[in-house]
Amino acid sequence: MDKKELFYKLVSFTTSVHRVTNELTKDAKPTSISQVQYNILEFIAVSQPVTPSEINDCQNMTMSNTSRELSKLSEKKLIEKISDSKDRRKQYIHLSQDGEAVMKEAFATIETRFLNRIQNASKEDLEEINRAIDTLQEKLFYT
Amino acid sequence: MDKKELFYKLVSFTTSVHRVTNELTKDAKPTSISQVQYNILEFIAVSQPVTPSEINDCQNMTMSNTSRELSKLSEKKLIEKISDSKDRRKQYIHLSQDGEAVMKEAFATIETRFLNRIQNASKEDLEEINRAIDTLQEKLFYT
DNA sequence: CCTCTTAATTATCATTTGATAACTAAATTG
DNA sequence: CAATTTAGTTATCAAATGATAATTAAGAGG
Repeated sequence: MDKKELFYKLVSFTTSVHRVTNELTKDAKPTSISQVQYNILEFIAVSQPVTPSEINDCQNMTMSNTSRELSKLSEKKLIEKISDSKDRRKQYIHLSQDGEAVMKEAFATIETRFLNRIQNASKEDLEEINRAIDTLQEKLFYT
Repeated sequence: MDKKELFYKLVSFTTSVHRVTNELTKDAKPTSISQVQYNILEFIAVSQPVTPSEINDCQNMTMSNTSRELSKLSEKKLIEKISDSKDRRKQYIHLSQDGEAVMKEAFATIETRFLNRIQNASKEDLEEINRAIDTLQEKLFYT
């Protein structure tokens, strides 16, 4: 396996992933929040509780901007902050009840579209997809 | 394979893909173009020639905004437009020489980081990654 | 021809975002 | 305990983006 060839394959693969993700998540978020805010919410949903520092590492933002967006999400009652009892500089952020509801609805929309996308896949196909995701997650997209 | 379970796996997988893509492409683009412009350039690079309509379908933009961004890229001499000889409403966009150079450099940076990421992978691992990408591209992230 | 549709452009405006700097408060370190 | 580092906030400004509407020009269909 030529590594250069694999690299080009990866580029077009990630392009496809982005395109399909776009398609699945299109209009799934409520209009009251921006795309950046939705990305943050989604990250919190799958990784909660998280600290503001972890958010800006993953979302590639600066602390000040992360802080601002978190304030907005907080004003909209979608997240809650709890200070660490040991290190009081730290904060743990998690979804509020409203936030959970918003994400539940968004995920439901996305899931429907996903099911539609794989409706023709056989049992064997699904097994294969499952294993392929495991492989890539472990060997290529690890963190 | 439970489809619901597979869905949750997909969500965290795409999150990982986005995170790693961020990491690999961070600061790979010249500062003279915005993130959106870079995304468009990358799409053109891997799919050229493309029409403005195809770009806004894939990038999830409106035609007017796509048109504006393409004008900017054109002003910066990174892309060129050619009208279709049959249907003169259509345009085919491809990278200019400067555009090719910009993308070549960006891809070089990204490739170096990619090689670094897989440096400990064995020959068998690479084969497995290769097959996994093929599987997902064909059965899940098809267009 | 006339109408409708498609492809793309231009202009405008409110919002969002990115970048920077100055700041607070709580650890940590020597 | 003084100096430094870490975590996060607030304010501000320019630039990028999203949304909308009005417009041009060319095909397509009756």
